[in-house]
Amino acid sequence: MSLKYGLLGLLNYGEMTGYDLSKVFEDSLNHFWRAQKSQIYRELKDMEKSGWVDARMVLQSDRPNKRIFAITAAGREALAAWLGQPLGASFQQPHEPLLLQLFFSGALPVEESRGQIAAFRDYCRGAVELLQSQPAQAIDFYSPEGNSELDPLFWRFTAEYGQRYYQMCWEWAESMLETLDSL
Amino acid sequence: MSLKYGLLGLLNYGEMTGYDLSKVFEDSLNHFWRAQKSQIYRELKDMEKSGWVDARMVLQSDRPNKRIFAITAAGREALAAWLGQPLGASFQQPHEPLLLQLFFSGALPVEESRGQIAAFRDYCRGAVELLQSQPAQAIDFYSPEGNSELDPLFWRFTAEYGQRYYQMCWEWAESMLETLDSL
DNA sequence: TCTCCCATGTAAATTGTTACATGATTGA
DNA sequence: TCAATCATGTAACAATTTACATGGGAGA
Repeated sequence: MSLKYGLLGLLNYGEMTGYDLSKVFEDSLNHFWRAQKSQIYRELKDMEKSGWVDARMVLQSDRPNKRIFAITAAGREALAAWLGQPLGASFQQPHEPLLLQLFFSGALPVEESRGQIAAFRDYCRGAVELLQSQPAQAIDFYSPEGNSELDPLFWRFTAEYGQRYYQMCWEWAESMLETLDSL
Repeated sequence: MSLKYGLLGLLNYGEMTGYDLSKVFEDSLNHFWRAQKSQIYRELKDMEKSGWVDARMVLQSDRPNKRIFAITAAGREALAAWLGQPLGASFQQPHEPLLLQLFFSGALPVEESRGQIAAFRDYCRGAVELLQSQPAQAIDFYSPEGNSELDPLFWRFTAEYGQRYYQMCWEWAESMLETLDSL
C-alpha cells in the first residue's frame, strides 16, 4: 500500500520514468524501503488506471522509448490525504527474522551464539561508521529538486533514523556479549 | 521462509496444535513477528508434506477435534541448520512505512508535522514505560518448558531489543522536535 | 443473552521477490 | 571486448493479510 504513495511522493517532485523511479528508490529510499522494478511498473499501471498519474510516450532513436509519468490532481489529493494521517498509522510492529533466530538460539552451543552475535556487532559498527563518514550525500545532490525548502530537513530525519538504528543494534549486541561473557 | 523455522522452534519445546501455536505467537513473539492462523495452518501442511512435523488426531466430544503436531528428526535437523547460519543472514534492511511518510512530509505545514511527531514520541514513550513496568512476564511463565536452561536468556535478549528500539525511536522523535522548534 | 474461547481450515487479495526477455550505446 | 547503463515490461512464485465459514461450551 505504502509503495503507491512513495511513488506519488517522488512524482510530486517532478515527472519521471519507471526507470528513474527505481533509481531514486535505490539512491535515496534504500535505507528504509526497497522496490523492485517489476513492482514499480505494476503499481504505475494501477495508478494510471485509478487516475493518480498520467503517462506520455517519448520516442527515442538512440535509446529505448520511454513513458514519462506525472502526478495528477487526484494523485496530489491522495498523497496529501496519506501525509495528513498520523504517523502512528504508518507505524508497523517490527518483523525481524533475526530476532526469531535469536529467540531459539538457546538450542545452540553458547560459543556459537557468541560468535554470531559478535559478527553482527561488527556489521552494525561498520554500518554506523559508514553512515557517519559519508553523511547522506544523496540529500545534497537532490536538494535543488525539492519543491519545498523543508524537504531536505525531513530527508535528513530519515537518514538519522538509520544511524540511530544501527547504533542501537550495536549497543544491544555489545550488551548481549557482556551478558554471555559473565556466565 | 522464517515462519517455518519459528514454528519448528516452538514445536521443539513441545507438541502443540495449530491453535496453540498461534496463541504462543501472539503471546511471546508478537514483538517481532506476527503470524495469521491461516498462514500457520498452511505452513504446517507444507511441513507435514516435507516430513518436518508429524500430526496425530485427537477426537474430542465437548470441543472440536484437534491435530497435535510434533517435530520430527528431520525437522530438528532443519531447525539446527537454520540456527547455525550467521545472524547476518537473517538480518533485513528496515522496511518502514513511517519513514516513507516522514520523507515526504516537507509538503505538509510544519505545525502539522510537529504534531504528528509529538504524537509518535508519546506513543514510543508509552511503549518504553509499559515494557519497563511489566518486564516480560511471558518469559517467566514459559520458563519451565524450555528444554535448555539458556532459552530464557535469549528470550530476554529479544525482549530487550524491543525496549531499546522504542527508546531509540523516542529519542529520535525528541531530537526531531528540537530541530523543528529551533527553526 | 452475549461474548469469548476452543479449533479447524478455505479463498481471495495484496505485496514482495526472482527470473526472464530484448537490444543499442557508452566507457574502461 | 566486456560490463554497465538506459528502458520497458511479463511471468511465476513466495509471503502476508483479510475475510469467510462453522459450531459447541463456559462464564459474565
